Amino acid sequence: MSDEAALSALRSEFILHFGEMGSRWGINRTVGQIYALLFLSEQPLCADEIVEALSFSRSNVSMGLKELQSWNLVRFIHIPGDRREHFTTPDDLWEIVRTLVTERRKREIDPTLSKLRALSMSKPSTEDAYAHARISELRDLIEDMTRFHDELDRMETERLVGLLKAGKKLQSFVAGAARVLPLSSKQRG
Amino acid sequence: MSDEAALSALRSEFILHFGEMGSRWGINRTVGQIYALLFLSEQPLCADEIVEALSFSRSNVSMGLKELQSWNLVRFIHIPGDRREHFTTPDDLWEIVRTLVTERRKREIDPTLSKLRALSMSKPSTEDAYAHARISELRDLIEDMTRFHDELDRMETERLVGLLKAGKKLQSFVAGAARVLPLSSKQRG
DNA sequence: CTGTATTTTCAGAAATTTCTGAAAGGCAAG
DNA sequence: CTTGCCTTTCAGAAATTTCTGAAAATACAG
Repeated sequence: MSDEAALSALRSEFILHFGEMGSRWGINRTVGQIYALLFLSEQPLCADEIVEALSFSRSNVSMGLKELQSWNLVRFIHIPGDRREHFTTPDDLWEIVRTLVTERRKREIDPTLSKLRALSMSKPSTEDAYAHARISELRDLIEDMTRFHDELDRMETERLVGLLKAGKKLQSFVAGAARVLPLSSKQRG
Repeated sequence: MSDEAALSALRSEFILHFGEMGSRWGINRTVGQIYALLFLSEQPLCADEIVEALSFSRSNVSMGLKELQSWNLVRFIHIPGDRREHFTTPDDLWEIVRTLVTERRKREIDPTLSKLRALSMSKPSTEDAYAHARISELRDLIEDMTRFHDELDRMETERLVGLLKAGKKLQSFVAGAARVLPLSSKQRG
């Protein structure tokens, strides 16, 4: 009885897959499917169209969209003459990747880094010498990694992709860099 | 009544934190805590010592260790004269990071890449033109990223850390590389 | 204002995941 | 073998997460 055409096999397979993977990515099935639907839609969709396409309750869609907002993974669009809010994903895939990495870091890394900093501040008792050293070592490593991510994130996409595509050349590239760019920081960046 | 000393504040705070973060990392609280305990232990621990320290049921510890095995995150050790199996984490933090990245990729990326390849193979109907293009674009991007990861993973840790620590120099480094290492592959790797 | 369209909230139902105790399984020493 | 120690399995209990319908809130046109 629906006005909408059913999803094509291509779309529904993609959407189902994203739903299943959702749990592994720290979002739930519903949210994964909503995202996948938006990702494949050329036009922005309103909440009711999502309800229609995926057969979720209206409230579930509302909550799902709210969660996607909290991940900065969807954009809102107002279509003139339509009171309803519409949703899309960015066209640029690299923008999506950046967002994903940034948000995952926010949720999965940053709280731990704070905790590690706090713990490594405290003066350890003798029995904790090993644990304390281990915690400090982990903190250092995560600090290096987040600093690196900050740098990458500041880079223009074009350069980022250049680095990525360097592929096999990376090995010799870094080897060369060890000479050209010593870690001692004596040379200017 | 226990023979074991209670965990120090430092240890228990770290362990509790890892437990809470566990859910965000795709493992559960118990598994996170077991891992954290092993991570901070200078000596390998046997299952009963974990039961003792964390007050989980023996079966829960058994299942937790099994899950950590499936992630390749723990090593088994046999202590001469002791029939029980003992467990540790690698000393080398970089080894742990490599394992983590590899395993997460296996669970979170590779199945999706297979699916995307399959879907982008199919000839799309006219109505699916956009969706098909979007899927193919995503597949290309993930292929580039996994190729890049393969390269990094093949690199010695020393070089990897060198790249990481390059920090601010990375920007100009990549800019220079665009000249030295054009993407066209005309130069030898 | 009033009325209508739309979105959000929320309590509890449904589904899923985690955890436990009891029982079964495995292995090595005697 | 068989005994004793240790580990795993598994059915169901407990806890958590997800999903829904109904009601409340919001927004805006007339």
